[in-house]
Amino acid sequence: MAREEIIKLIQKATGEKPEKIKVEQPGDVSHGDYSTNIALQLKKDPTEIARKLKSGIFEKVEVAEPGFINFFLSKEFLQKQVEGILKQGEKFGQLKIGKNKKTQVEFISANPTGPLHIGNGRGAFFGDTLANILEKAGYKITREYYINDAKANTQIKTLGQTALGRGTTYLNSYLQEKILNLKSKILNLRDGGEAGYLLAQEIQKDTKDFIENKLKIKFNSRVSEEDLYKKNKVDKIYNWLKSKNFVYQKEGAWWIKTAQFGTPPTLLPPASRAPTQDWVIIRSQAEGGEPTYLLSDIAYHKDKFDRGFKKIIDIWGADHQGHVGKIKAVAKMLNYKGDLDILISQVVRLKKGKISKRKGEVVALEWLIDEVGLDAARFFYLMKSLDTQMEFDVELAKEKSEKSPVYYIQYAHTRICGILRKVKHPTSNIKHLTLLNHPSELGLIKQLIRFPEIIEDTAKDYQVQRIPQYAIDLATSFHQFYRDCRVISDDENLSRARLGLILATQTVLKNALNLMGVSAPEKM
RNA sequence: GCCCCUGUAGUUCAACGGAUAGAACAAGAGACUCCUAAACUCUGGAUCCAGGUUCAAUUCCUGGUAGGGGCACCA
Repeated sequence: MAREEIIKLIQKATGEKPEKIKVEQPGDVSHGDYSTNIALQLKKDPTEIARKLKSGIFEKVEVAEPGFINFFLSKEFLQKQVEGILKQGEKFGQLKIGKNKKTQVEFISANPTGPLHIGNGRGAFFGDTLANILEKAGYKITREYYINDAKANTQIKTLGQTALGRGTTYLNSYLQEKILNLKSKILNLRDGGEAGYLLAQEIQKDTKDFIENKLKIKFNSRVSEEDLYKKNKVDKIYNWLKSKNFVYQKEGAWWIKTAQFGTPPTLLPPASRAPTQDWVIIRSQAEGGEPTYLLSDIAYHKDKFDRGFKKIIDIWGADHQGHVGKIKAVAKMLNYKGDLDILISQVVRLKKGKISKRKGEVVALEWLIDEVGLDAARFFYLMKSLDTQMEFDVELAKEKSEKSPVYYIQYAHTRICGILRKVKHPTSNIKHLTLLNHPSELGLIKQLIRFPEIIEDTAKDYQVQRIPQYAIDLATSFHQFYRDCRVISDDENLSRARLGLILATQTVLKNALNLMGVSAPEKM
């Protein structure tokens, strides 16, 4: 990795820690392939530092006002990278920064009261892709789905009431059919919790199928809330909290002392802010005397901690925003030493177009996938930061043409496959890479070597939208190369060299698309 | 009232405190005898407001303002 090398050199020249050294790629090529502001940061003479930065990987090192140091990579270095990529193949971009750390990504975890909606889709694709990226960065990943199916859960009880014909909450044609199928089993039940549980299992089966077959997301693990009750994990944590004096009784209910584990909001970055109040974990007798969602969720997180995860990422919908601080406080209370990152995905809406939707109507994710296809759906969701509320442009995503960035990227891959089909033994005898000298060839290589850097950055800050953007950039570089340089020509040596380059490009494109769960077609 | 997220081009979104704020779609112009034109080239167009910190602020801080979400003994 070029960036890694440069950071090492700077470290040697300045004695700074690698974390403090910023090496970035300037948007303007005249500012070099990479640049650093280290001299400005240290308030030192950039020329002085630049003099110490000597390496064969550079063609030149320049100092620019007001104190940047710009690096221009040498052709020889770039040409060599192609070889490296070909050698690594699918493993190109695989890093070790995760150090095999036991990590859990929990996502979707939708309430089993009906089919997934377009909001769930965001957490689904983001979570799956983030897990892919972290895996690529060297973390040991478990993908987990949590099912809120407890009989004591109010939503399950309400669902049960609907099943028993005592209410209409969540009712729609889908649910009606499910209830009809269960009629014989439900008939004798009096308790809403029992009926709701049964119905939730049925819904859950469908959702699981949908996720595996239509969304193509595979979970390693599923945890049921009801199961936590059955295994007495909820009781246990409650007794433990009681023994530690973390709970108290007030107005007939039991409260947990989250307030004292909160930190004044202004002292912490927004994501870590904790609540400054206490919350009910066991309802008063007047309210039924049952545990609240918070208590079972504490039990659930205790279970995660006990399973030895050193890094836990929870991806929740916007409606759970108020829950973040509570669980953060609980993690402190339970003295969890690993990283607990809770990510909130903001609301998803459909862009106003030809499709009109009645106000307040929930749009099914299945409808969207059927409408635009899985590749486009995944890509469009991933393009946007989790923090912004997004408008899904159905019309643009549906467009199976140059207008859609998904097809633009896939087309680059297809073009490569097209060229390779014309050659007898495309993968053998890759030689003469030193003939790659055209600006478009070198530009393409510069894009290729960014891939591991993109993985590293994204594994650190979870800004997954970087991946689709990178894929677009890479495709653009390839299309430019395709315009300027003919791969198959009379010059056999040059053809061999260019075949190597497009094979490397194919590898990286495929890797990038794989991360997003978007297919890389050979023909379009 | 309190808490969280977001205000960037006509639209949907990017930008690790850095240099001339990037893409895509839309608008306008060009270009094709040649490995798939689903490609390529060019043009116009933007940081909500007011302060502050900094050599440097779209980014950080304070105060406004606009939109969304959350403030349950729901999950």
